[in-house]
Amino acid sequence: MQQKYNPQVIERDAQKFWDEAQTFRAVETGDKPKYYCLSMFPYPSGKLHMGHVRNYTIGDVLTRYHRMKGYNVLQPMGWDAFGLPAENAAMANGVPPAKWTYDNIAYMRQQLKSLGFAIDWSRELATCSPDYYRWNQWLFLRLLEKGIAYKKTQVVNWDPVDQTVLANEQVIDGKGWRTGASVEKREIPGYYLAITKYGDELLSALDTLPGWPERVKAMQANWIGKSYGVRFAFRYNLSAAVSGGTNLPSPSGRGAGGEGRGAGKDQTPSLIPNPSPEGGREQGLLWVFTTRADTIMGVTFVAVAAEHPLATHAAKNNAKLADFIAECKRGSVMEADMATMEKKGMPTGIFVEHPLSGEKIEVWVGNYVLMGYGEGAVMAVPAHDERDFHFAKQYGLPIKPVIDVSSQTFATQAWQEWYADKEHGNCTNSGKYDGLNYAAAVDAIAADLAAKGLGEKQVLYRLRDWGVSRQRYWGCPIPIIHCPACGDVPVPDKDLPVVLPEDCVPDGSGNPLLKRDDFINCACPRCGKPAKRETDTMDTFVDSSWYYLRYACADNGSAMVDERVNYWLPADQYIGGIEHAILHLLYSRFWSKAMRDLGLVKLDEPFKNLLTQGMVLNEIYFRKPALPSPPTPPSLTPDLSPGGREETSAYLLPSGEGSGMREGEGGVEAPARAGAVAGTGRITYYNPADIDVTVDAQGNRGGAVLRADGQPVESGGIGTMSKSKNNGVDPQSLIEDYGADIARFYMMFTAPPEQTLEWSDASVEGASRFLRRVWNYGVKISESDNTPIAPNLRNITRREIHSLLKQANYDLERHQFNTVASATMKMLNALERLLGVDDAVVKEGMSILLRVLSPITPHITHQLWRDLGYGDDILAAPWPEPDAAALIEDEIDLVVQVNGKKRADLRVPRDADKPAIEAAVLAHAEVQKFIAGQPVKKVIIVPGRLVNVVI
RNA sequence: GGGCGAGUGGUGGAAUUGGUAUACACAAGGGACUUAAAAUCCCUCGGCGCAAGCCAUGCCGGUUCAAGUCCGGCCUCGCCCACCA
Repeated sequence: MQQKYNPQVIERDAQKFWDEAQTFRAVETGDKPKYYCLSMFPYPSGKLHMGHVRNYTIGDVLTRYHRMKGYNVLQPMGWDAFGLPAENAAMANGVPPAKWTYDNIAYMRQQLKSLGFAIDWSRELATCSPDYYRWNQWLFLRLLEKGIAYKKTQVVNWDPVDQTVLANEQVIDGKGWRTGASVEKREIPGYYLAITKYGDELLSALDTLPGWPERVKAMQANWIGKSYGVRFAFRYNLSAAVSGGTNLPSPSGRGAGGEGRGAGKDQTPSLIPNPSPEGGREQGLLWVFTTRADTIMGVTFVAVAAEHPLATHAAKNNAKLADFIAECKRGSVMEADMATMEKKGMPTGIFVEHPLSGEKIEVWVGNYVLMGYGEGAVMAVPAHDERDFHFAKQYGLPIKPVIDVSSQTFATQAWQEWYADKEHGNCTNSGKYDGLNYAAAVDAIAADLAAKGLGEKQVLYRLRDWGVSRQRYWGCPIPIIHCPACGDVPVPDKDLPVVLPEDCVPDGSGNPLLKRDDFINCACPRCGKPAKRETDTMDTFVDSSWYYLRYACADNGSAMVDERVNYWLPADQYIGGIEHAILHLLYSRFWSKAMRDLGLVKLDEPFKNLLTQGMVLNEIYFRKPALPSPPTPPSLTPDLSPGGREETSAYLLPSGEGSGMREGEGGVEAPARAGAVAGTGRITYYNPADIDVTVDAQGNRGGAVLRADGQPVESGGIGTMSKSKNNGVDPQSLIEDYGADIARFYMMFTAPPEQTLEWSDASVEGASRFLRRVWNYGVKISESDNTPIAPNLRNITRREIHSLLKQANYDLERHQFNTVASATMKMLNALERLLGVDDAVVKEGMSILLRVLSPITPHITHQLWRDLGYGDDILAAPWPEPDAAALIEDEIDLVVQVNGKKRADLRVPRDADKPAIEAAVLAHAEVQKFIAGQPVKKVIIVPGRLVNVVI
């Protein structure tokens, strides 16, 4: 065998071996249990980043481990290949997105292969391939037939930079999730998927996912936002207050087709007709939703959103109110300070009638009422709702307490926490409801409202339907044809796929498909007359909502899915970034449930276990501008804090995690994020590789200087690797300099998978040193060494190896790979303590070490396994299990404590009984010294572990 | 404002889930080999103390023979959600 560890040669040979033997080809046969190991597929941005390496190494460790444990394993790979970065690249370079994307895929595929992942490449897919997206289109048509997909015109979130519609989930703090640009409201027709119909199941089924992190489940539950309450109405009669009866439209939140807002209402079909446009001319019903129906007798006013029809109506004859409404609408995109924003409002002059007391109640426009949730109107109970309280104080509106919490006295001076407590109060001042607790009051009040036809209990969801139309070119065409005579006509199945022209070059002026007459012009499938094709494409989250199913049957040209899907799914392990906790994972869960209900798959949940890996971080170094810049003097801080807004937008950062379900940065600079540019304009960031840091004798870090000029730079702490901070490390150079095994070992050893991983060149050297030691030890064994080993040392070493193995197996099961790696280091330490190597214990120990190490560093272990004569293929070897007999010791060490402090060790026979141990402990000189004549109260013996003497 | 998570040496991180705190590494210091360097190997390495010993897992209490781990109350940091009625 080779004297020197040469990763490049070893890795090339091992990969060739696996390739030729088609080792990782997965088949659906045999009686082994299946194990489907899935990693979030990457966006082909140009080249791999460290987050990819980490993500896929975790997956590969699990894949190889389970394979050796005797599972029938599938680990596939594909490309999330539609999306905006390709269009941006096209604009920058004049290359069609298709060519850019396919080139990137080719390069990144080669990178993945050089890392030696045990991937079944025969199942590779790319979402931009017609073979793939035809099934997007096919399923879209099925969903259309079922009413799960539908078209409507709605006010949508419009990203002015990307020139496209965003789903609510894609708007973060009023800004586009990718561009950071302030989102505008626009009224645009588009297609929606009724994910709200699944709101209840998506929520309750979270309980069937014990293998998911609690954090992710909490985020999803929070997002679905189920709340129980009562929907009820206040009657009004406008003719009394307003002259000249006006046409009052119904609140736009209700109507045909399960629209976004409050769409979870589908769960509890309303018995009460909505206010119809016809009925709402002069007399009407003002609907509200409340979770605190028990406080209904404390209503002193009603607040409606600025966009509410009643507000619009009232503003017609009230210029000041109209101004106020306009102001609210302008300010509505403001973000975090919304919660703390001053409560503002104006009276409308409209009065409504309390449904139970008959009181006249004034309607106000309130800037704290959201049109997008519930009814866009709320009953205001200042005594028991904090916002209503502040609002009432501000405008001198009455505050009427109707909940009595014994031992507390209500006072209107300042808000108290207990005013909103529904657990400990009973109704008071509420007529017939006095004395009832929360649940009883809600029941009684809901019943009374229902009897009057003015209300009922309702379950409300925060979740909205998913708008999937995008005014983009590089995506899956929506299979609809617009016919002047027949309207919107679905493309017949036989004409699928609607193929996207691949030679367009976007120029930034809208969707280039609009200029492609050859694409647009077609015949109506229904009447045959000339018609126009839909040019909107699907949200790329559609592509990624089912790719994990297609891996099971990627070669099926005649159906979207087949029986093999039921064999492999659900995925036994899904691995990816936490940034997809809500969007991608919720959409995927919805999608598989929808496909289940179409009879296509037998699947309730697609991902049995979920592992969210941590981000890869690195130091940040920068220099401020020489002179303070007038416009943004102190604005450095937000940009530099690692936890600042910029840093947290994982979507943009290449180190973010494996799957760029949507990555802004990649081979091409994304459109500038407003925030990033404003703060960083004059700051120069330096790559940590070009920085020297001084370290004092205690190992404390000192100042940092730029190596090129020797001048100091400032430290910006630690943050995710990103282009904007210039602190990325290119995996390609890591692989070229050190090899795949060292890169993989470093990734696994440095931090547990779910935690962040701080980059350190020195630690990479450490990983390299260890693998060299493994190799050198292999060389030593192969050369044989007849130095005898003392028999007692052999037993100790063997016991040590097997107990390390036991721990490593435990840690593998709980996915704590850093301690698995350290166990292999300890094994080598133990073996190296033996002088000779020509020994059965060494041979056995090395075979265990190599097998435990092989999922992490498959190449070096493959080669050593063969060179040392263990066999042809380490992957075919069984996973090692600890030998129980080797773990047994004749004598064991007990820790001896006095009053809980360790004072001595005591060696006793393994089977010593308690009285014997106690006697031996009490006789021990150290123990005697601490007892010092005091009476012994108690002796606690933990078998095999420790003895505590209490005095 | 709500939810979740974290805080252990100079650093990354261990701790068999209530039982020897700081495993395994990195960095640092010392030494061996070498003409020298690299590589490799050996030693030291939480703090105070000459020592016996004492003090240390963000802070303050509690439960327990025994607490990094459990309970209560704070502090700090991170992430997610947020005028959600």
